[in-house]
Amino acid sequence: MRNKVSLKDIAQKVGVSTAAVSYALNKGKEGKVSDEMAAKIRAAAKELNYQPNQIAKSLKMGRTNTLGLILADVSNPFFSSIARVIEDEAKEHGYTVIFGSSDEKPERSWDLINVLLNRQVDGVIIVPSESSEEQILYLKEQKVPFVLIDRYFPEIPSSFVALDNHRAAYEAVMHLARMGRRRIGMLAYKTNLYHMQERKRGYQEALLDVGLTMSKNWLKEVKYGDIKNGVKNAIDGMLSNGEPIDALFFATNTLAINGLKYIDKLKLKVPDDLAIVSFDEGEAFDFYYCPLTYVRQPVYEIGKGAVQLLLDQIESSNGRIGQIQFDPELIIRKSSGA
Amino acid sequence: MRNKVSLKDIAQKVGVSTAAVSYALNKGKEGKVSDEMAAKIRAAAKELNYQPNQIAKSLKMGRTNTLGLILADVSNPFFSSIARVIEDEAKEHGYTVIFGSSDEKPERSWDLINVLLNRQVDGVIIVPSESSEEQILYLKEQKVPFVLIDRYFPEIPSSFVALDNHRAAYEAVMHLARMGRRRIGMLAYKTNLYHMQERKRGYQEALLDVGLTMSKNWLKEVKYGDIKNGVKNAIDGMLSNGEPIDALFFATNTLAINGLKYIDKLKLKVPDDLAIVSFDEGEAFDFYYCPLTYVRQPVYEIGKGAVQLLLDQIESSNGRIGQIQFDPELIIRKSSGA
DNA sequence: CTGAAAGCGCTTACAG
DNA sequence: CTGAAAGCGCTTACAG
Repeated sequence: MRNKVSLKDIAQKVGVSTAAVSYALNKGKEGKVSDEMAAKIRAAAKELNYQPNQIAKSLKMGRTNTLGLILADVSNPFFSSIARVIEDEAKEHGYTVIFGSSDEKPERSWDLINVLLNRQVDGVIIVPSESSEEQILYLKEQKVPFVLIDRYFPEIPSSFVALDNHRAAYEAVMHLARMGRRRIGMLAYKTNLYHMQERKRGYQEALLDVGLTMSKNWLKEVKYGDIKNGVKNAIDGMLSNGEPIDALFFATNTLAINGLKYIDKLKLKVPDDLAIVSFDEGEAFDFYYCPLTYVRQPVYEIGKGAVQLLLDQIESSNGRIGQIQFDPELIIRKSSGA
Repeated sequence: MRNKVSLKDIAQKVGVSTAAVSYALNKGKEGKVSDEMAAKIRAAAKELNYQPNQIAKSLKMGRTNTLGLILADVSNPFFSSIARVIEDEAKEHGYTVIFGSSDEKPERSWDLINVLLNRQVDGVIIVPSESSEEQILYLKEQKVPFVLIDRYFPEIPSSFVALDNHRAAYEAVMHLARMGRRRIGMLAYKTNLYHMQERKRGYQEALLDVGLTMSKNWLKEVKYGDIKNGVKNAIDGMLSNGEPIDALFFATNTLAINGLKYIDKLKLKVPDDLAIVSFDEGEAFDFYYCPLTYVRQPVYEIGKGAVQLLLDQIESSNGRIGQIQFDPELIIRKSSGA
């Protein structure tokens, strides 16, 4: 099959040792072999179309120049955009990326971690799923370089790059209050993950600061596994009873898409009947009749930051922790009633 | 760092050779070691939390259980959906996937191919970019198992899984004609890639069969690198002159998104002023005021088929070529004037 | 400046 | 049933 030509073949052809060939072909070992011999070797290598076997190199060197990437789901546009940035940034530094989707399931992410470590990735970038704390602790214990993105566990010191989610939600809700809304709802995921807790906290704090008392059914949570139905029931709940919401903050891209579809079905008009603020942009919103106000996340900076933090750890190998938290940016358009 | 424990450690602990450990830990070598010794070894392996080094295994075995995946762009929803299917299907068979985006640039895809081959992937799935024929020929020459998806080169016999693009376009245009449209335009990419040629051919053939003579500026092509402007100019061209189009067929997801935005800006009403048929579904269309008629591609089947064809080649290693062509499905909704 | 040798962590004929 | 040995394709002290 392929890759028939190895160092040995070149060595034989030129009549030197494989060591000499290795020296001649690798940068930084100039002194080890005479210039003319090096030229001869390089010529032979080119002639034979020599391609180094990275697997052998990796085994010897103890590093693979490979990064692992564990996302919640590659097919989600938010994550695939980040994946693209990470890919480009990694390539820039001579790294390749192996990816996998956890589907928000801790078992799957355990699986992926094991696969990636067995493949000796030099480090890993993870969007951690709920209840994956032990996995993160394991990585620390094993001294595997890693950085968390989008979410992290505040009680576990580690590198991460994330948004200031509390502030994001706080500002979103404050903005709605400033627009005159008094019954502001929030639709979130049912999860203990910190980013979601922070978004909920930001929502509640904003209501408090603005002197609004939250009704029990203004804040609803839906399960990741049952989005469509969950969203429908949640919104029904927010609209029933004595205090139907007049504004709704979506904690997530996907929640917004599903929620808006249902709101349209109910024939509610945005922003007149219901003011809206969403999380993240997305092609999906481009055709919505009312331009959406949303919390912008700096996807490019997140991906780039994650790779840099990771390479830093890998190359310094001193376990240095780096944490990047971005400020949210509220993009104000018509849907919030401005 | 990590992975401190190797076969040797277990061998020492139990007091046997590494060979015995290898036999005990690998399936299918039952006879090689006594049951009680095997049990002892497995217990020790568990106790030491032994994780096999796949790199070493790969070097020895000549296979890595890794698949390479070259997409045009992971952040494009069509491709990221396929990536997800491929990931899942590969995992199902014990394979891991390394991916990269070519950005439709042959240099980038050459790069990726070299990186992937140096990493000894067992095979590769490629969305080939324009002018990448020599790359495909190289893969054949090197006997690297590969399968092309979405596009292929008809003059180069190879495995692929794709849509019957001619038929897809033909049916889309026929449908528009049947809806009474007489001046049907098509917006395509400017590329020699076969899938696009076929879509154009299908368009032209349908017009012919239905007795419509195509005006020069009904079929427009835009460059991948200049989509936004290109789309604008193309549509302007189709609408000017004596014979403005009354229907438009978009050859691609992305073209449709950009085109529809511009059409909205022009205040043209779909389908009254302009009937529309697009390619592929996508969240982006969910909020469009007029439900779109589109050509559906079986993303799941494409991804799954590609992996199966590839594993078939890898495992049989007889260079068997497999070609899968799916029939398009036209999903008819309001935008085509039905 | 040059090469012989050891070794990265595995697997697998081969001989007992 | 068991183990010593070779080897996958590299790199790098080490001795000349």
